Amino acid sequence: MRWSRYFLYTLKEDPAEAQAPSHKLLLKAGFIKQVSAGIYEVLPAGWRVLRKIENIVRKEMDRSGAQELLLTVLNPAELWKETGRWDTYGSELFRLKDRNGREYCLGPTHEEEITDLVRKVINSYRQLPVTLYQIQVKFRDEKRPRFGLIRGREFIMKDAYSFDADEFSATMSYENMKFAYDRIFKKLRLKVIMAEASVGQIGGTQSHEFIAFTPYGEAKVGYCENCGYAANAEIIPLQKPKEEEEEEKPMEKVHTPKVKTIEELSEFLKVPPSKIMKAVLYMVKDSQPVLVLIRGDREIDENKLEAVLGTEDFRLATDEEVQNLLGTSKGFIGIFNLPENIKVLWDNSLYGVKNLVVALNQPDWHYINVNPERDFQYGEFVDIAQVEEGDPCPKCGSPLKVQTGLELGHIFLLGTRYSEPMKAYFTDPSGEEKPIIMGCYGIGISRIMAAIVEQYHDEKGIKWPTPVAPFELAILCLNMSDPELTQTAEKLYIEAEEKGIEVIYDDREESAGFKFADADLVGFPYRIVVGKKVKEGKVELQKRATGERWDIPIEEVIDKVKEMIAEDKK
RNA sequence: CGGGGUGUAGCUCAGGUGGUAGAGCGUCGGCUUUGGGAGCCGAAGGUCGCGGGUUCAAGUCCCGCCACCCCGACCA
Repeated sequence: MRWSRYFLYTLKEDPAEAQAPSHKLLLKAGFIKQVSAGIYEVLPAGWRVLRKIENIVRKEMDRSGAQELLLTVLNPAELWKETGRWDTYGSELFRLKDRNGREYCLGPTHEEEITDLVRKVINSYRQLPVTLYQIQVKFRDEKRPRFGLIRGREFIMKDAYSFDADEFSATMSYENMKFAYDRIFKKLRLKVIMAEASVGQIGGTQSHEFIAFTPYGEAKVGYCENCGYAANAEIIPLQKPKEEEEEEKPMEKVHTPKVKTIEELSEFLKVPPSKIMKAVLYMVKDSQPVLVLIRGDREIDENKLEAVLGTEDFRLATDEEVQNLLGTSKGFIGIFNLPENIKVLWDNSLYGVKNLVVALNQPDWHYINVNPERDFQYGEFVDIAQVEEGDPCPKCGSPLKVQTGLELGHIFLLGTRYSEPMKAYFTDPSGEEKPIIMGCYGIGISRIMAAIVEQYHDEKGIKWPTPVAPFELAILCLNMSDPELTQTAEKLYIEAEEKGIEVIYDDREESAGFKFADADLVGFPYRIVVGKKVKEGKVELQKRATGERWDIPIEEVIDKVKEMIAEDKK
């Protein structure tokens, strides 16, 4: 490809709307263009990358025995009504009507459709197991699209679905997919951790997430370097700590005017936050008040709280509700003089803390040196604290590491969550009708492009790993008005093409510095610089990943690059 | 959905107290230059997000709407 003819235009300045490095660089280097919030066009160079990612995924899926097909974007509402998700999926579903008023949605995921397809085709255990997959555009009307390709409303995803006759076979399919995922992320050169995850809205019995560490992710992962345990932080259990051994001091009432936050209180009373009881009032289903108590240095994990409450329909109480129910204001909620109808949950972190600071349920007053048994009785203990760095590993007790990351893949052992309501049954060898056991396996293809940039970039631009680079080699002719240079560059370009290298030849009438900067930004893994050294029969070969440079005789350089590329792709 | 912010040239931005719209970069033409986003000369390019209002006069003041970005909750 000649760059002078190629639809690849870079930006000189950082795009104002982008924050995340991947978002910024993909826009700046001309890979994507924004059309609307969370909706992007993928330009030729970007599409080359995306197709390479797709093909790596496709190859490994095929290798695992899965079969590719293509489902639809436009899904009829009836299928979604069968599983109840037409109502429960909520406003994230893009809904529309056809000219006859029939309802459809733009598929955000395809469990319903695939189950419908399979039930129409499969009747017998002889047809099982089977795993089907597709690579397809999906639509989700996200509450908050952000960070470019990281969370879009329209995006490309690979989704696979397994169908098995029994639990054991289903588990085999699931494990098989785990291995395929492992191979995929290795080939993509992504550093990814597999973490146990909650099954969430999709439902099912087992689930794992594949998470790439980057600060721009939505997932928080806790992992143990000692035993290898890793899980989404929201499902990592935290036990009661050991009882503190501390002399109990006499309880005292202290005037704390306008001291509302834990921080202020800690400062005011010269007491560490871990000695303060934090009390937060929630309203469940808009009506049932639940008081959540947790140690002052801890945060509530609302995902854990949801699990404890058994509903997602809860929210923080408003100032008025706190006033009406407790006769106090936020910041002065405590455990004394509570009305009868309030449910109280104690987080494990509060167990055994001595000489606590507790609010009175009366503005501007706190008690200090409050002690269990002597001054109050514990209530129901639950686990609702956010996991933090250094918390004990639930498997081996070693301190956990906690990092944020981007969820690139998510696999679920679904069981009969979809096959049962949709009546996807088969007949087993004894003639009995049974629901098919399903699994589903997603990989965010467009998101992977962003994740790779997150993990492979520097201040100058992107550093594509060779297997996913838009071009493997760029040839830069530094002076287009010097025939000796253009002829050499031309010759090398043709040789590279003939030898099967994906090459872009920068034949634009631009200055040397301009071409260097562009090549760095776009991120080609290898670069041949055709410049002054041509007089000595040499050109310079540069490797983007490491910055290494070599002067190589013109006749040898293409073979040399070819070798290096082959090595990278192994 | 709650909170904050921004919308002026292709891009990044400037335009006190209202008075005919600017810069840098990019683009086009010309000359010069060619190993890290070159220099000089010239030119083109704008319903100032949209609608309404106040005013002799609105990019600027008022009201409404829209779009986009950021934080939070939620999600791949």
